[in-house]
This record gives sequence, structure tokens and C-alpha cells, in this order.
Amino acid sequence: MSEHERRTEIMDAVERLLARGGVDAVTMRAVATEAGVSLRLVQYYGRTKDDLLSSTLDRLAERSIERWRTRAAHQDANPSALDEMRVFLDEALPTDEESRGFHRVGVSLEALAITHPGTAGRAYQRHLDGLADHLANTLRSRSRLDATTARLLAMEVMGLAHGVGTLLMAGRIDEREAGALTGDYLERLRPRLTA
Amino acid sequence: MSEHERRTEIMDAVERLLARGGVDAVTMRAVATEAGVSLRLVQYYGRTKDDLLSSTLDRLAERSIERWRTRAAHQDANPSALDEMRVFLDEALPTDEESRGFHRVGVSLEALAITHPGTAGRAYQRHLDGLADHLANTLRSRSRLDATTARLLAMEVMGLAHGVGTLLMAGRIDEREAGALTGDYLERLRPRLTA
DNA sequence: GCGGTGATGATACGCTCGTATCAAATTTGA
DNA sequence: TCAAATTTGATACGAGCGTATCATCACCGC
Repeated sequence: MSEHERRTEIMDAVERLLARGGVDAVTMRAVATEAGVSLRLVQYYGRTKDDLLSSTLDRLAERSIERWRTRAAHQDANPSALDEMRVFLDEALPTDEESRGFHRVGVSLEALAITHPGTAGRAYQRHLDGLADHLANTLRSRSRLDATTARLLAMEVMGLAHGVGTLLMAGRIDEREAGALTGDYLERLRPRLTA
Repeated sequence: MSEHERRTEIMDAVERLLARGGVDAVTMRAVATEAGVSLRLVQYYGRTKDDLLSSTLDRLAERSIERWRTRAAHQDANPSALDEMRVFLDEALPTDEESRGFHRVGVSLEALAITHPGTAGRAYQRHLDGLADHLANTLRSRSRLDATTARLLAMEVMGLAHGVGTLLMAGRIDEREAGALTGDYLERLRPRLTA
């Protein structure tokens, strides 16, 4: 097996552990077991735990942007800004096991970024920045918002998605309520995007 | 010193540690050092770590509701629903060190609730429920929203506050931008609350 | 005065963690 | 082909954790 494949396999194991139990579940030994290799191997490819975590997180950040972009591409050929926001919110809300795993990663990463602003925390900030750029660019190209307003609105939608996602996962609202909530939110947003 | 005072002092130490470094920073030994007592004493009053954490978190949840309510009481004698939401968002956003500590607690608690739905996680859910009830009641008494809509809007505002707070603490937006963001959000909300 | 009951302190145990060490196996290049 | 380099494996080490144990101290009704 090539070096790159091995490394990919190990990072896959890290991702699965992250999605299942958050950042606490990622120990060198757990990664080894999950990947079906020895502890030494995890050390060999990941050098240190921080290295392993932050490279995995970088890969995950790229994937989360890609995920939303490809989903948007499956929509209408020329979706409105409101449509794009709707797709983003639908995609971001943890309604199936995969996106719940995604949200679990995001939340434990968020905690890491805020309480231990080190290597891994920086990966979360890159994640947020990448997502915000994409959202803001989308808004600008599909509405008449200026750059500043678009960026702020992108942040608002991201914040809402994160917060409502947490309420959903904590069982404070159910999936139907989350849909009604975002639907109403988007209706209030409509005049701002079509003006 | 009475039993109750000792217990209070130890819970205070837990709160300070929580605000400073999140839930990871709360170890039995760290609590002992922070409170200036011996490890044995922390065990004596807190029985087990889970007990200590969840009782401290319950106290904190009550305090967070109280905090917002007293702040709202300092406003106009008869504030509108929109005013109340504005006060809540201002209060919830982590703009000073105290509210940043609060947010740090909330975030690491959120992670705990989602990845380890045990004793401590349930305290977070009580926190959310208490806050949501208060917000929804406020909305109902000061607008014409029906109970269902009011509850959903309360959830939306809570979610937004949490998400935007995280963006603020992660340094993705600054305080001025957060103010502009919530200001714009509330303006869009106005017709819904005054209709 | 004093025995007993709760409060306090010092220390130990068993576990898991990240990381280091050392040896064996495998691949590689001239 | 064979020595050097790379890759894999088993195990050890020291630190920090939650918790348990055991001895001492202080108070208080009698």
C-alpha cells in the first residue's frame, strides 16, 4: 500500500471517530483500532496527535464546502440567492446520520477552537472562513447586495444554521419544526434579496 | 464554615474553571486548587465529578435566565417584543469577558450534550428549555404570535445568538459587525412582531 | 471529661493518555 | 546480491485523571 493510501486510510479513521464521538473520541489508540493498524503506524503517519487532527480537519473543511457546492449544482440551472440559502440551510441542518456526524465534528471543533486556540482550533477557523467566502460570493453574484452586506448576511446564515442545528441535535426541536423555522426565516429574508 | 457555604464556594470554583477553559479544565484536582481546599474536600462535597458538574450547571442555567430577565427589567417599563429580542441578543453576545466566559461554558456544554448525552448533557437541555420558555412567553405577551409560532421564533433567536456568538469568539466577525448583523436581523423581524 | 460522629488531610490505586524506544520485517538501489 | 534505508510491530514510560483508603482533628450532647 502506498504511503498516500495509508495516510488516507488513517485520516478516514480519524473522521469516523470524530463523527461518532467528537474530538474526545480521537485518541491515538482508538485511531489505530478503527483503522485496523498498530499504534506505531498511527504515530508514523500522523507524527503527533495535533498534526493528525489538524490535517484531517483541513481535509474535512474542504469537503464540507464541496458538499454544499455540489448539492447546489443539482438544483436549477440558475438558482436565486434565496434558493441557494435554502439549499445551504437544508444541507447544514443535521437531519440524517451523515450530517449529524458532520455537526458533531463541528461542535466539538468549535469547543476546541474557543477553549484551546491551538493547532486544531485554527483548522476550525479556516473551515469557517472558507464557508463564509463561498456563501458571500454566492450572495453577491445572485443579488444586488454589496460586499460588506453579503459577508454579514453569510455570517448570519452560518450562525443560524449552526445554532439551530444544535437545538435539533439536542432534541429541543424536531425536524419538522426546524423546517418551519428556516422556511419562515427565509421568507423574511426574501425582500432583502430580491430588492 | 457551614456545609452550604463550603458547597457554594466549591461550585464557584467550578464555574470559574468552566468559564476559563471549558469543561476539560474541570478536574477534581483543579477545582481543589481553585477553591483553595484539599482534593478530599472536593470529593466530600461533590461526591462524584458528574454530581459536581451537573449541580453547578443547574445553578448556572438558572443564573443565565435571571441575568437576561433583570437586564430586561432595566429597560423601558413596557418594552415591545422587538425590544426584548434586542436586549436578549445584546446580552447573549459575548462582548465582555464575563459573557465570553458564559459562552465558553455554553459551547463546551453543548459539545458534552451532543457527544456524551449523560448527566451533564441533560443539564444543558434544562438550560435551553428554561431559556426557550422565557423567550417564548415574552414573545407571546408582547405580540400577537400564537404559542407555536412564538416558540419557534424563540428557538430561532436562541440559535442565532449561539451561532453568531461563536463566530464572534472565533474572531470571524468583530463586535461592530455583530451589532450590525443583529440590527439588520431585527429590522427584518419587525413586521412579524408588530403586525 | 469523653466517646462518637462528621470534617479534613495525605496518600495510594488503577486506568488511559501521548509519546518514546527497540527490534523485526520489508523494500530499495547499485 | 546484499547492505542500507524504510516500514511495521510490541512494549515501556511518565503524567494526569477519578476515586478509594486510612488516619487525624474538631465539635457536641451527656
